[in-house]
Amino acid sequence: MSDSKPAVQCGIEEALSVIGDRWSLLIVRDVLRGVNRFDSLQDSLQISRNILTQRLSNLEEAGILVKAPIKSGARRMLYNATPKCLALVPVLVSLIDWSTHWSEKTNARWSRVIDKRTGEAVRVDLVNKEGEPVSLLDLDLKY
Amino acid sequence: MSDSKPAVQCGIEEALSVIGDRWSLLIVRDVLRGVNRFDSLQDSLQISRNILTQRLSNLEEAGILVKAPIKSGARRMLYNATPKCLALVPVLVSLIDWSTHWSEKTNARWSRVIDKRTGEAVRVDLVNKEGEPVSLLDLDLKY
DNA sequence: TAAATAAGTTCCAAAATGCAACTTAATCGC
DNA sequence: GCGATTAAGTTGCATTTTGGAACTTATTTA
Repeated sequence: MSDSKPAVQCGIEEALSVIGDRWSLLIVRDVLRGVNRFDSLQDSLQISRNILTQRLSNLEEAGILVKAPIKSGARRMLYNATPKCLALVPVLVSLIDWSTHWSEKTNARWSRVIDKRTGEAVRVDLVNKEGEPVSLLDLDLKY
Repeated sequence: MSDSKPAVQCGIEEALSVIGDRWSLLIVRDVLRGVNRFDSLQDSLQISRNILTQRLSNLEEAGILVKAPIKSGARRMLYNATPKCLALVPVLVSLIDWSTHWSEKTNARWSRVIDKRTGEAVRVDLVNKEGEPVSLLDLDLKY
């Protein structure tokens, strides 16, 4: 009996093995903004239908989305975000932050994640156990 | 003259168009932990050499890595992180955080990003403009 | 100065992705 | 209630991307 895959070595690899393809995070983004039907996802993303089928079923299997009929017994489906999906928001926000600061294509009309209570954009901060900000220059990657 | 690619609609797409494949973020992780030679990257990642060549040149072109000979005129190369690369740390940390909380495979030996001054693991926080924490439940994705 | 090494490149095989047409059942309009 | 439309896929094939192993070329090292 030989291992089919080498053991995952770190959380980055582990996460990427689930959402590290060209489509999954975009599907997550769309579902979180309420695009939660097969055809509307296809329209929004311009993804090919068979790949969308595959990705949705991967995300469901990973516990990131749940599929349910619009009402019991119906054929129309809704894909909804689980808490595990919502927990990906910091990943999305850190990607948005990075593009905002470092892409020459940055556009003010781009989607942002906002605090409903204030309407203000939310960002991501690196902090220590106590919640105090940590500078990028003080970091080290331990393996 | 027709557009070769549809315009990018959001920072998430923009970021993923640069680092959204199965290898780029792992290369970034490795370079940040000091794995910065062609052969050591190949050993560490078990990536095929031609793909590694491609990815490194994409990352260089994107301003994420810089390639330089070990000493001037030499053939041995070093791939080094730019500030734009270092700015990806919050993305890496948010992925690590997500795996830590939501993967059943979580392993304490997995790599972490630590604060050099204290040796403590660093995490990512969602905050508003004032740096105050914002709950996942108060968020909205605006498009 | 011969042997080993680093950094690729090349060629081919395999896998993933994309496209368009087709299927099937549910739902809508009348 | 019934025919037309729609939603959610599936299927088959073409294209693109990835992977693997051997080869190249210049550079170090012994």
